[in-house]
Amino acid sequence: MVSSNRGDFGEIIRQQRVMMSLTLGELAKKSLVSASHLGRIERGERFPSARILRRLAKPLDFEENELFALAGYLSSRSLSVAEESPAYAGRRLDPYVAKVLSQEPVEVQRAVIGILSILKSIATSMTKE
Amino acid sequence: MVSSNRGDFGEIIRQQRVMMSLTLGELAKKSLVSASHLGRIERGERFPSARILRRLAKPLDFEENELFALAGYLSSRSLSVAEESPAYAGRRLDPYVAKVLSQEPVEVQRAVIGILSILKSIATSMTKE
DNA sequence: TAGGGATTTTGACATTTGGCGAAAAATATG
DNA sequence: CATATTTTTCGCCAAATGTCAAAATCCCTA
Repeated sequence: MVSSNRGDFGEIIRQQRVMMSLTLGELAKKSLVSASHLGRIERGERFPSARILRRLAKPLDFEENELFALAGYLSSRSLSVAEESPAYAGRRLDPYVAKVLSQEPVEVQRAVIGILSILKSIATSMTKE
Repeated sequence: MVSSNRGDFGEIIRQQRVMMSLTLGELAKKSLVSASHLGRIERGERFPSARILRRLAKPLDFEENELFALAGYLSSRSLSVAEESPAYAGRRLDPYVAKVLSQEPVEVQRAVIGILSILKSIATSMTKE
């Protein structure tokens, strides 16, 4: 899992921006990166240079090296979050997912799991018919 | 782009290469970066992208982080990788939640985060009224 | 449903990056 | 010295980045 897919990276950025309830324009202002460029990055048409990446870290509440690792610029070995997520049953928890969830109170985290189980049962019953 | 560090950076690279007694050609081979490009980087005519920088780290016996910091891509604060505390905004990821989620494929994990952000925006709009 | 502001996307363009091959400069070797 | 051989620098080109302005979309409310 050296370099995550570049398309995925844009998705992560967009999700994080939405999570912080920022518009492209607002993020542009905070990060000093043009909104149009940000938009292209989010939908995977452009890939941010290290310079741009660094400007994005703070407004999006990422550690710099975290963001660099997500972008595939740094090997995730140098990322603290990666170590922190243990591998259960052969699978592993995505570092970004871990980060986002851990920002929520535990009740919310549990609720998310509840919703997931509901969705799974819905999906199961749908494929049966 | 007259960042005085940039010229210095090339010097550092050159010094390190000489230190390892490598020619441009040899370093090019080891790093998979063309010798001409390396030459320009060393004398400050070009500035290496993160991709190139990463290829240079190992042959020149630098830590990736270190090299990125030298290039000004990472603030030197990020160099101290001693931060093994996850502690995102003072919160932790519930172990049970981590366990359940990590049993799902990453796409599903990401989707869960997406749903969470939707719910948060719903909650926000509800409290507004 | 039309108008108007905010937000996002697209088009056009300048700048930078990086590779290839040849010229130039060093460095050996006879 | 003369000349191979290696090493560095230069010229040129293709691809990627990033910005500004205009166009398209979305979201309201009258």
